[in-house]
Amino acid sequence: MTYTGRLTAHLAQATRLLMVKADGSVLVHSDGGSYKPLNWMSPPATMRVGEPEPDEASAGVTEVWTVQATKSDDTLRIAIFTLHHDSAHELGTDPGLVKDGVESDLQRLLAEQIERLGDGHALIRREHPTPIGPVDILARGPAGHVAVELKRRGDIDGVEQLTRYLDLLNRDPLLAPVEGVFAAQQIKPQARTLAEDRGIRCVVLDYDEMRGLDDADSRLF
Amino acid sequence: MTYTGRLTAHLAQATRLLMVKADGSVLVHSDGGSYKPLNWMSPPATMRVGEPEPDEASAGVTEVWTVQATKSDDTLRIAIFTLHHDSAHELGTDPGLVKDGVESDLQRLLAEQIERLGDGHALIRREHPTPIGPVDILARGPAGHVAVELKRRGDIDGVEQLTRYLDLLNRDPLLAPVEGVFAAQQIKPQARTLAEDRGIRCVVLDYDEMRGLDDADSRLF
DNA sequence: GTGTGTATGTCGTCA
DNA sequence: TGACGACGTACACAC
Repeated sequence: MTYTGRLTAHLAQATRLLMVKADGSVLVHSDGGSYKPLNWMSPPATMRVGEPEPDEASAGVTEVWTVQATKSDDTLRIAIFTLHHDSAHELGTDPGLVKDGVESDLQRLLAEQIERLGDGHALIRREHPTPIGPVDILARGPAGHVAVELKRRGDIDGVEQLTRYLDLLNRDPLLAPVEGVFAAQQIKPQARTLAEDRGIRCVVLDYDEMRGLDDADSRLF
Repeated sequence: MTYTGRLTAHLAQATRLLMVKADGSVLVHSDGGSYKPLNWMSPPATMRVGEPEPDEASAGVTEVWTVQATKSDDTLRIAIFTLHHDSAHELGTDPGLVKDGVESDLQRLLAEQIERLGDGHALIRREHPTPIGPVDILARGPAGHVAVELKRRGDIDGVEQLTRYLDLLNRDPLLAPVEGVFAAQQIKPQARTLAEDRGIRCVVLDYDEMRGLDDADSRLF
């Protein structure tokens, strides 16, 4: 099996599970690893079943699947030796997945519980727009404004992002001085070091606790 | 179907493809989307098939799969209504995937063809270590040292990364002045603007051409 | 459509 | 084992 596209990848002969979806995408799974296939073709694509080359046929290949991406020239070529099992099913359209507990939930909760940043904080707005993107939360603090960058996992990238926002916001005489707060469920040591080096405060958030408070609040009304 | 773990996700009743791997991982696929399942459990995990609750049974549920992660308390619960098809196969161990054309290949090629940075460049080392991570390529240029950050796709993150390295390297009197070069197969306009604003040179690399040269070189020996 | 930020990211590597 | 960066990242959303 060979994939040619953004890179080139080869896969030796073995027993595998092949999945062909309605949109032409093809997945090649082994009996381990996580949900990621060993090799695949993203939709939209078209699959063609053809004859093997003579040398392949003599090596035991019975058929060859050629999967061609519609938009790019990415190609996946699968040589079939033995078909252990084959089964086709019509699944129909799928209702979507409903998620809960992603960054937007965290943002909503922190906006409601803005005092987690410290005493004397008041929410100004979520998703405060700037030319380089929205600041997650803008608040008024005891000594000026506060810009909050929110992440589930606080990584060095988030600190860089917040730094860019702060540079910009502090040029606005109506807002300056603006303090930075890096809030996340978990903050990596390197990110914390960088943040504190730049005078950015780090706040670790407990999602379960915040959600608990939120539920309690809801019950009051 | 419900997943409880880092987040909570619910999936309505529909016809789907369920895959259970040898390591206990479970994938729930619809007949579209890319290779990512709608919902899944990562290995290691254990699956248990049990009876539905009475209210579920009266709604038509025939069995309930409970998938429990071994290391965390992530849980995936799948209510089965109808089994359209069931098939089990032993796949055995899998030979690995062989890739070609990833960043390490690009790095090796650029190290060999360091003159692509311009005349008068000489390689010092790849993966030059610094306290904040390795510099992809360090070279001697016509006017001091040159630090190269290498990406397949040149994004703003890469420029930030290189900037951090340059700040650090230029504090070393043995190395300063260090010029920055941002080399990638493709450089996003925003990344280019930021880089040039910071005096970082941008170099676009043609992988196919570089590989061609490499093959030609190999053939000489 | 392109750019930007998130992800139950996943996956390798290296301390 | 945990941090860190790459990924054929994929994916949603704003402009």
